Amino acid sequence: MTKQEVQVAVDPVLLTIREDQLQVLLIVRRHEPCKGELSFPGGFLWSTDNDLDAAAARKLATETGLDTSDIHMEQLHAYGARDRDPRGRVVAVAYLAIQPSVSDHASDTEAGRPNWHPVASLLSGQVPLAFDHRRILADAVEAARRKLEHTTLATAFCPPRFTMADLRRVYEIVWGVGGLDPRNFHRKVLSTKGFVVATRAKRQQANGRPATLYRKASAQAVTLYPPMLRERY
Amino acid sequence: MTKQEVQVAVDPVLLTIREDQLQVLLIVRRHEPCKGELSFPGGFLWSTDNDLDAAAARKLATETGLDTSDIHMEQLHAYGARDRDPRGRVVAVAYLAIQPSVSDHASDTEAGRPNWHPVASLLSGQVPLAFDHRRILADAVEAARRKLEHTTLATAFCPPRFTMADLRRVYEIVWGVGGLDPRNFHRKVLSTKGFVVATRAKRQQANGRPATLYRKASAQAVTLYPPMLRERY
DNA sequence: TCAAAAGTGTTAGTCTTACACCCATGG
DNA sequence: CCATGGGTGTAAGACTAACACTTTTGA
Repeated sequence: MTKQEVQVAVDPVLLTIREDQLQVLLIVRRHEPCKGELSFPGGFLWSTDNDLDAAAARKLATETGLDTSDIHMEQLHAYGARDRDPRGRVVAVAYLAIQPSVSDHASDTEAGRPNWHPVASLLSGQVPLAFDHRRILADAVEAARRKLEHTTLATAFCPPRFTMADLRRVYEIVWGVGGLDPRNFHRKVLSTKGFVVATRAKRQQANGRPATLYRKASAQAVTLYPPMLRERY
Repeated sequence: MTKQEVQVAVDPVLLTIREDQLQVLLIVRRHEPCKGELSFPGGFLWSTDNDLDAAAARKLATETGLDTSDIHMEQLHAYGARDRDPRGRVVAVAYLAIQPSVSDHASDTEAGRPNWHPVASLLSGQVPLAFDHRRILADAVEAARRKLEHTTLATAFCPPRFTMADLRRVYEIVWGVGGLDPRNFHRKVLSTKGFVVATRAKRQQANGRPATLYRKASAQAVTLYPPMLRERY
């Protein structure tokens, strides 16, 4: 019945697209509690962190060694259920983080290092996640899906130069749907100011006409009106 | 450079419509820091609180004596800047809370009790608010405005029985606009399933045809598609 | 010349907007 | 019967969805 000493943790949910799947970066916990289970590369707030955003960026950088400069980050939700951590009261502030997909990499599956995991298999519930991280992951994925409808966030999943087909694949993979009409999608994206900018370069693939390469417009997370339609409610 | 003992506060931003204005419930702080300034009726997380939502509801109930059962509450954002509270590291979790407008009340302006304040004058910056509460208020109001576009949240501002004109006034007051077309608004609301349900009762005002009374549909916060349009971006 | 992917044009249908018009009530 | 606000009908324009069609390349 008294006010309580609390720990505050930041938990970045880092999503990317790899191997044509939505994947999330997880570490294997090396200490109790939940030792051996998968969790986000998060950690506790430090006195040197200027704010929560800085803490999340710091954790992501130190735990993963990634360059956070081209990672999109935004706060999602705070979780503070009494029993969510056996060590005591821990309030976790979850962040949605998005890493551009990188085409060139061998699968660097090192033990003890953070690794990418397909979101679909984690959410279906086979693999156990630490604490309430499955719930947080589900919320983060749903937030990303909604944001794709209403903002230009999809470009955060794309490398510096990308084609319309690349961008369309982001929508299809994150939403888990197939068959967005390439022609209507193309028009819709170009008609939204502040979404993408055409470059003079083209990319040639195995077959077909070369595709124009685009880059994200400078302003991030522009509101889409009308929204990109996912389905009818 | 070490992890830190932190206090977690919950800060409910309770909005309502009074006197044809968007108003927020604030208390006068009785202790340092920021003694004498206005703040949300928040407080620290207790060990007995099952989660953050419960803590916010408890605070609202004990600080204000209001019946929280018909108050809509949802989490907004966590604020954790290092210097936001001089006592030490305090992470505040802000809640958007909405109280139905009550038509019958004398203005109970008691000293030391929570009081309603027009949001417009607070945001314009004349009156000082404690800590970063002006920023939090601005974020809460913007969140409420966005939610009105995309969800049926507007009914949370309405008493159990209300007319279309009442609901339309909610949009006009919260958005700070005038002149939504009553006829198109009427059709739009009725065409959205899960928004309002007509009752058999009517309400007669001074002039004109009696208006049908509606009640909120059972499901709260249904997504509006297409959204209620605020303006073109 | 063919297959394949990029990109444009077009048409039917839906939703928004603006406004004419009817309905129901008190004075 | 008139003023006032509630509520319905409707036509012009905007946007979506579906798809025929043209363009540009490698093989």
